[in-house]
Amino acid sequence: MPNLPKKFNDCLREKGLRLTTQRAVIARLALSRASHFTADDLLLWAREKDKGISRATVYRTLSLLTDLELLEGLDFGDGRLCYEPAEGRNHHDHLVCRQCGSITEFHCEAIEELQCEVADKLDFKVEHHSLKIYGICKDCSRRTEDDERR
Amino acid sequence: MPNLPKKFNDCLREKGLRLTTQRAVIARLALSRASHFTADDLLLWAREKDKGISRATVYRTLSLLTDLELLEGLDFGDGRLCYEPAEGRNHHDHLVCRQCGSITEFHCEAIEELQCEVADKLDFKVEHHSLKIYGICKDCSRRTEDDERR
DNA sequence: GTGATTGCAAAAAGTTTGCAAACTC
DNA sequence: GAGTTTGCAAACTTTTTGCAATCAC
Repeated sequence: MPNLPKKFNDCLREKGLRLTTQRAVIARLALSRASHFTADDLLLWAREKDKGISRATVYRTLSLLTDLELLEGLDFGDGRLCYEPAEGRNHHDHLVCRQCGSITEFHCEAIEELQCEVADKLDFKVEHHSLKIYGICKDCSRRTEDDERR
Repeated sequence: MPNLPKKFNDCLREKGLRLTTQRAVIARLALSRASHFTADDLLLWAREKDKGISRATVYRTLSLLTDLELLEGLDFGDGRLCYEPAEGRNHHDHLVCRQCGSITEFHCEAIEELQCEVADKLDFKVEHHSLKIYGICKDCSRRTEDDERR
């Protein structure tokens, strides 16, 4: 089990907040994920470690971690928020498959640069951005071709 | 008051659907907007024309218009969907001001092309995409500078 | 007249909040 | 001990749905 990032501890102390066992469990799980997850996922994982953890505490901790910029919120438009660790990862965008719901990350430096250029031209100060490409993923289109061949 | 697009009428007939007064009121209002709006905005406008229109009918008509691709749904991540007319407009992306909430449209052909290239490389069939740049708009940063000058 | 559509109210689904009890520092 | 945090349940927000009454064709 990875340690809690020093920053989490520091931020808590700095703001006079307390490191409770629930916060530790939830933060450790959330910050060690390799990819995005929902509040509900996190609640289930947390309850494996500690039966009593409540949904409210998960939501409160998620919002704390997002405020500290240790997590990033992602909205894939399915009516609930996803989260992923923000530290130690490069920015990336997402391909969302409309058929199987899978989400693939990608990164394109040229797109990032163009975005900044465009925003600059409009005197808009960029803080962050979100690019999602919706369509059909490799596996699903292969599956569809197979079906049609029959 | 603009006429209903012929396509709306045709699609209704084709699918055996009926042109009710409520649908006409709602569709006319929705399709004549220059920019994005919420279901609740539309309900208020519709009720100015016809007191009795229900929220459910607004939602049902929005979903009908979206299916017919006369409206496009936009998710700015504030927990509710926005819509804007999809016909007769070019695709565009959005700058979202974190301070005043204003939304500015822009279009960059080079970014569009790069998106297709990236997706192609990953064997992903693009259907549509959504690019949102979050930050501070021209007016808000000017306002902040003025405040600091005092 | 027949079957689509409406309005209403209730249901969903995800998230937030008030409060008393429990816990951290 | 003081003050934060928790769990619970209820509240909230946006959107969807079941159903009987109504309306378009």
